[in-house]
Amino acid sequence: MVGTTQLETVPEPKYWQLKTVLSEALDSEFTVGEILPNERDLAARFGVARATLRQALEQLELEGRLQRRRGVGTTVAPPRMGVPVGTAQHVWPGAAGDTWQPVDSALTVPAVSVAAALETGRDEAVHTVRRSRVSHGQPVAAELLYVPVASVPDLSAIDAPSGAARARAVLRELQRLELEGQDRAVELGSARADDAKELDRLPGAPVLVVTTRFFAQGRTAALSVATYRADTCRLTFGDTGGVEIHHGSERQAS
Amino acid sequence: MVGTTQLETVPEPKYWQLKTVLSEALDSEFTVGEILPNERDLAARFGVARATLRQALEQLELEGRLQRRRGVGTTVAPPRMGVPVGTAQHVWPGAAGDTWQPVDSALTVPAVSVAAALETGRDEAVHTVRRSRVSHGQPVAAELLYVPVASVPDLSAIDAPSGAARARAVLRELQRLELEGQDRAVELGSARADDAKELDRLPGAPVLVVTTRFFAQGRTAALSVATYRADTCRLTFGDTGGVEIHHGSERQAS
DNA sequence: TAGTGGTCTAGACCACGGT
DNA sequence: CCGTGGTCTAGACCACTAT
Repeated sequence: MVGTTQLETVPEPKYWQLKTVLSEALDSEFTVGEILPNERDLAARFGVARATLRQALEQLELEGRLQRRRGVGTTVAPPRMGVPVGTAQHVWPGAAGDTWQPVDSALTVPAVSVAAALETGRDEAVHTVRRSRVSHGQPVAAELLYVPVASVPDLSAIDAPSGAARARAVLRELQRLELEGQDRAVELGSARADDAKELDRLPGAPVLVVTTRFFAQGRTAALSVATYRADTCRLTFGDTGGVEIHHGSERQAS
Repeated sequence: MVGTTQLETVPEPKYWQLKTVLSEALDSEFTVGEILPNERDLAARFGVARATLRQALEQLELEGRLQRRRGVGTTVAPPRMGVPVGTAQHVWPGAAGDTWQPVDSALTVPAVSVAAALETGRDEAVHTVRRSRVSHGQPVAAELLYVPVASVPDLSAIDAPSGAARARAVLRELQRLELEGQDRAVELGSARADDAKELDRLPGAPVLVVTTRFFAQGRTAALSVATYRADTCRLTFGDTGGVEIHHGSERQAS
């Protein structure tokens, strides 16, 4: 600071500088939904290899600033939508006000880790209900809900052996129990092939995994593993509607 | 399903298969903390280019299965630690039981988005307190706490112009207000250079950003932006201690 | 069919940590 | 100093979408 011109003692990686430059360009020169030039052109324009440019784009996509679709192009993403996952929204599955849509259901033996959380035997079958959640016309989450047979003893398998009808039946039976509490965790994961398909993303896409344990009758009565698109969603826990904060420099909408 | 041998109609990418193979190997043939062969050897062993192998390793690191350190090697990561962020832990900053350590503090003009959430003028300076959180001997989160001057009117800048002492002073003054409620959101982000340094990661590393708005006197009295290491942390919201669920196939410890 | 992003290769050099 | 992971290049081909 005393006359030294601050040589680039620690040169930042090119893709990092590139990301910064692009980020600023997105703020000032592009509008939501606009299509960027293709990767080969962009790389040429900045004088870097395509792989390097892609590293910058990946980062920006991870931060929810861009959306890339094969065969189409790269577009400027809208600000992340606030998705309520507070106790008021992530309710006892199937209850009134539930924002989830049942897809189908079957009786299967779950992964060991799931069995452990449910306190069932490791070869014991449980009801597995698939549900999906849509917000603002877009699929935002896919859920696997595990329900031990003991939680829905009166379920008659005759009415609907599988499919959405069966899923609704399981949820209906679940309502008979009184919810005593729940327990939630959030972590980063990557989309499995089936979830990716449902979320309209490629396998491996980053997702926020919300694991909820529902307690009733002093036991774990159900376990929900919900995977949310990490690129488009901001999970909100308050019940007031969500804070409008972003880490970008000038993204605050009017 | 009627005799067709299911040709590889949709061949999965190599890095995806590789990830699966490695994942299974980690479950069965490696123990936590063990060092993997270096990337060049691994790539040769699997007959792929190093870049392809790295794509698989990146995924596994994202899922918290591996830890890579430049100059050292790639090691098998322990299961993610459950980090409580429920209302019982993420309390009114500075209150008893607070798990955060004040680092330093200064009076600065925050980003526009922060100013908007605080409902302060866009050129108005606020107290910015840096704090860090350590769990199990490891840094897990870095926080920026923004406190409008109006929230701590009696703070005397004379005692400590900057540093940890000043940070403690701001938090002490904050205690005079009565917390009326809070509002929380979680989203995926990438570590800024300063956060990355504090978290012992490279810039751009995936982080879970927890934004909390604290209300008092009918206003937003403070805003906390906490960035947690996404690779090592599972954020738990219940107050019972955390669920032991992982997405890996056989990771459940005894 | 043309153009896009997604995957993959075989090299090279750099920055860092331990010796 | 050596070995590690991190960055970067200049190509190639593939899978998908829209026309």
